[in-house]
Amino acid sequence: MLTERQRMILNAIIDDYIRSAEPVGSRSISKRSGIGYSPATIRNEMADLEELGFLEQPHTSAGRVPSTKGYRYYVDHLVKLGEMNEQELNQIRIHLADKMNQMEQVIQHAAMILSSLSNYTSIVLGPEMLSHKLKHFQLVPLNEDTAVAIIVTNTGHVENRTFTIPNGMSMSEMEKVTRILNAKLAGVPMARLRSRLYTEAGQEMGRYVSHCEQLLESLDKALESDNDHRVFVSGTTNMLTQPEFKDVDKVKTLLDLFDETPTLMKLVSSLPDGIHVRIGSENDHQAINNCSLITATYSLDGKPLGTIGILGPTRMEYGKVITLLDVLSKDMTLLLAKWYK
Amino acid sequence: MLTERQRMILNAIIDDYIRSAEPVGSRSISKRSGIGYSPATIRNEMADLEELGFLEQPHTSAGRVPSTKGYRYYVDHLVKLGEMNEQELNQIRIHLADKMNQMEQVIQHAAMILSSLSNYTSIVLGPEMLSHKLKHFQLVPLNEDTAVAIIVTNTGHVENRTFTIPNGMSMSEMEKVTRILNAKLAGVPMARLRSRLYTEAGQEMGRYVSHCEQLLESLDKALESDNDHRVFVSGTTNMLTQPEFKDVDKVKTLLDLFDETPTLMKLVSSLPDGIHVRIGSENDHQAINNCSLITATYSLDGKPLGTIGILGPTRMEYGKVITLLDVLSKDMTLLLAKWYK
DNA sequence: ATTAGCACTCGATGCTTATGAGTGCTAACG
DNA sequence: CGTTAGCACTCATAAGCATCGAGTGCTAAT
Repeated sequence: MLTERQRMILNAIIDDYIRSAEPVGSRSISKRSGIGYSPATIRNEMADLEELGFLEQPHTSAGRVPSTKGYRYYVDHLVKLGEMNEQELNQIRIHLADKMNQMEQVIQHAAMILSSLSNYTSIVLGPEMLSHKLKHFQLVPLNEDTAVAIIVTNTGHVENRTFTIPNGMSMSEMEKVTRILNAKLAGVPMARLRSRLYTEAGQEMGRYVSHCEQLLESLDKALESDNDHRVFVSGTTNMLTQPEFKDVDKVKTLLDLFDETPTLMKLVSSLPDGIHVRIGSENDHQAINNCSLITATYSLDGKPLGTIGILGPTRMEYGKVITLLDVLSKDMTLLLAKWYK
Repeated sequence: MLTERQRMILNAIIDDYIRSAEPVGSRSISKRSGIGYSPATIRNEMADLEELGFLEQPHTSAGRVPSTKGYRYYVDHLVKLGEMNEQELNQIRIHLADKMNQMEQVIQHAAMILSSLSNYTSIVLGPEMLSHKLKHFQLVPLNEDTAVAIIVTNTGHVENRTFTIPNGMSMSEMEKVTRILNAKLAGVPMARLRSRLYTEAGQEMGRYVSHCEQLLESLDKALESDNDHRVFVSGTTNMLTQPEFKDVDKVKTLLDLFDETPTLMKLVSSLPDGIHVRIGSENDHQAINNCSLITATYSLDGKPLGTIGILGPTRMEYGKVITLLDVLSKDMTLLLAKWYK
């Protein structure tokens, strides 16, 4: 579809633009080492590339700027994957290794590592809680009428809810309930916890404990708000240093998006296994139409668990970021495999 | 110090400026109802007020702008406290009452209420964990070599840490440890937890449990990172709608500050009981030198527990915000009193 | 004591005019 | 025939300049 020379020129233009954020002219490409053509030749090729939709011109008499299609071609065929230097690799390893024995922490640190190494904004999606299994259940009474229900999953995640104790329930009964629930529900996936609560544990408890129904109801209600707050965003202010965000209104739109967890989750979670790049207008959400989102998945037992992603301007250092995501997602996968060996 | 007329004029100027964010001229003040003087008279008074340091002039032929000293006088002597309408009051009551039986949630919701009702940024400081008392302690083994330690305080706060199990420790020993720790440490303030771990529980455990020292060491290490993450910031993007933040650099400085929890805590926590207003340059931190920070404390048993605050541009609706903070802090105090009756 | 009148200041607005980086086209060149 | 030098053309940006007007300070009249 493109001649070798066109590919070379397109590549040069995009590299230039990524560095400078300014429309690229024929002269500056011509002067590059490795390109043996005069500005006039470059101009002709540029005109062709524009006709084909790979480049755009902000206005006549300005240089060219890559279009979404241009970036797409660049990412699919031209980009040179970056190499990570020792220092960066170490930074990843150290951060991930450092007493990281809880999934929660791994996820959070991943977000930090990504944003600090890339200087863009990172969005990290933790694994779906629903697939985790109940490890331990505990009721802790705080005073006469309230108690905390604590749930520990096999991944080390601890969830807790406060709820109201049914009138007239005694301490010893609470302990009994804790015992029964643990016996009956250990190993049950979180997704089925609420239904099992009634079927398995319900009748057993009914025999030994008074006010059983009220308690179950309270518990059920406490469990229903499954605020699966598994999205971590880091490095939001990195975006503000990008010239494409020198306008406060754009900044606000973007930051407001970061606060909207559900939308953010939809944005990141929709992709299947592996590394994916969504460029500019390829993104659904209006607020990031001049951004690119690169995502990778980490997995356990071959099944993708969650997603790590980097959001930057379309004019993003694709090579570097892709490598970074690749390395980190693999490291995370390894770490999880070791941890759940 | 100021004549009645000067006070009236100063008041009018500040009110005007708060509304418009533009330097205020003599003419617009003169035209106000309630002011029976010509622009010339106003001008003379304005010149005097400037001489006294209450007003400033951006440049010769511009109107006047309140100085820090001006705002200070306004807040101390002139401001009319706002009245909250039924709807706003309801919003507070509903949000706070809604199954709010856990301190954590109260704090977080307070931040949301403040920012949404004021349209500024709210900073809320939770109570110092150190004064809470241990209610329950639980060790939950996840696999052969790791376990989660869970701590529940009397306030319903749940803290959890993952740590490594000493080699060769058995399940039943873990349970024994849990029992001993609960018996020995229940009711101990979090501040003394670590030292008591050795003195009280240590010897007792030594008798019944093997590998006691390693376990204690692990636990101690897990407890030392007392990430007292008690600051909640809400409505950060509200700032971006203020005309004083149309410059991205200022936005970045501010947002970066919001990410620096320790600095933020210092900023908010330094104040004693009651409502306090810190205006512009009165603030220590450079990033908020053109902001005002208004804070109030909520308490339990007469002792201040934490702080709620609103940060806005110096050109802030002081009356409204002060009332809001006053109402909310009192509501929180009441709620806590009821909850720990 | 107040105010009308007036000259003055100075940022903001709008207009015109360079400037120059960049283009497209054509004709010459190897 | 692909490449390139040359040149006219475009157009965003910056610079210069006159104008406008909101606002001031001062003085003299009320």
